[in-house]
Amino acid sequence: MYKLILKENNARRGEFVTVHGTFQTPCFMNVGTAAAIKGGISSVDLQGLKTQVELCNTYHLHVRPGDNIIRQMGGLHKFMNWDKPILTDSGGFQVFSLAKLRKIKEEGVYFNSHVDGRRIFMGPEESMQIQSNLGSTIAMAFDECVENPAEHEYSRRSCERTTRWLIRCRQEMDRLNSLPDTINPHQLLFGINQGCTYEDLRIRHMQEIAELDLDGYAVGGLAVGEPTDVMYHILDTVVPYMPEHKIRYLMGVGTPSNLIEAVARGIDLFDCVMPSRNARHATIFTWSGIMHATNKCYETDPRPLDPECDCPTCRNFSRAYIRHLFKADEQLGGRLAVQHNLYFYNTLMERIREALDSGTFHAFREKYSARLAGKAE
RNA sequence: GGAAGAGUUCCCGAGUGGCCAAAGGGGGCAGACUGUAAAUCUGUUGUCUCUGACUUCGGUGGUUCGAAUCCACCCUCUUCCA
Repeated sequence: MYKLILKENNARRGEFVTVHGTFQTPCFMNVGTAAAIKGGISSVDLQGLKTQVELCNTYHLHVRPGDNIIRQMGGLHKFMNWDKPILTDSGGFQVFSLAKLRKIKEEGVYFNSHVDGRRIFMGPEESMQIQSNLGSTIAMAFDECVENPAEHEYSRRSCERTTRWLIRCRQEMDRLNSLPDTINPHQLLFGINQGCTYEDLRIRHMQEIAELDLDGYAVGGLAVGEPTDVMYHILDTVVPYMPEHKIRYLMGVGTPSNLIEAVARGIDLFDCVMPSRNARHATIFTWSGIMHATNKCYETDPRPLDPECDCPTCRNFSRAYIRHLFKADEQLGGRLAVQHNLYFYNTLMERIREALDSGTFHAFREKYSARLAGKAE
């Protein structure tokens, strides 16, 4: 359940109460697609990184090890030893990202497994059943994430189908939650807004799904190739149609600057692979901007990655050492960098919340929105 | 002492007369990455007064309009025979 605490213009400070605990918003969820944060970060590590919510993926866990296995092991929380909230993505994004391996029909989507090529069918019911077996805190509706650019006509039909799928998702989830042996009978369901970059489709679709009184609402299908200002424009367009007293989730976004700008537009919840993926590729987010840890200028730099950071990595290791680890292909380099980037993102959200609490979010945005997108000193 | 083979741009290695500043790896340098088919991908990597010029393929000399490529001698290394 979402509780709106205060607003500064469109930006919202709130909290979300679940059976796995309460998390403060605005919040960035840390992505562990296959029940693990890539780069070698465990649930124990996350406790020192200010992680509030972990995100896992329905499709990936269905393919391997199999949601039945995870159910047998007592559910995802027990399986990966994480007792705080978990949001599972529905597999809808894989409809987009595995485009060459799938076929979309009214009943659902036929995939060829990216692991062994075997044919997999996933529709709204299957997605809900898998997420129920995983026992996540929050399940996402099974949607079609439309590519950009897409024809208006195709986007309209896709949106209509996504709405029909959402209704099926909700019916199936209600059924699953009422079964006697369900892992998490309080599993929540978020709906997903689509509509490509078309204002009329975005608004109409949002109005339709808002009527279903779901536990939360997400904006999907953004940051898939469109220019950033187009993404912001779509947010400006659709957010006014999102229910005021439901949590608002912008899926798959984004850069530190994107997060600040989206909070300013009324978004509460985020997830993105960027901090972890970029860290593994040696790109580091700092309070003065972005740096590449492998650059020659850090060869003998004794400073921590970010002098303003007190994460486990920055408390203990130098830029010179981390550059060396990357150069030497030591896995520790990626691990330390991921720890830092996740801590940075989680701290960024914390500071956004503090700014909202003290009524200084506007000033915070002015100070950091552009700076965090630039190159580090 | 004799025989055979080899020496290529930072490294490995392809190239046997012009389309070669020289394939392909590696390494170096730089960049990308947005609900993770990503510990991945891209660019670049002789010098310069840079749509051209110059220097480079163990050394020196030669053949040729033209040589990393052919010839002679020299140097170094590897293997085999004594």
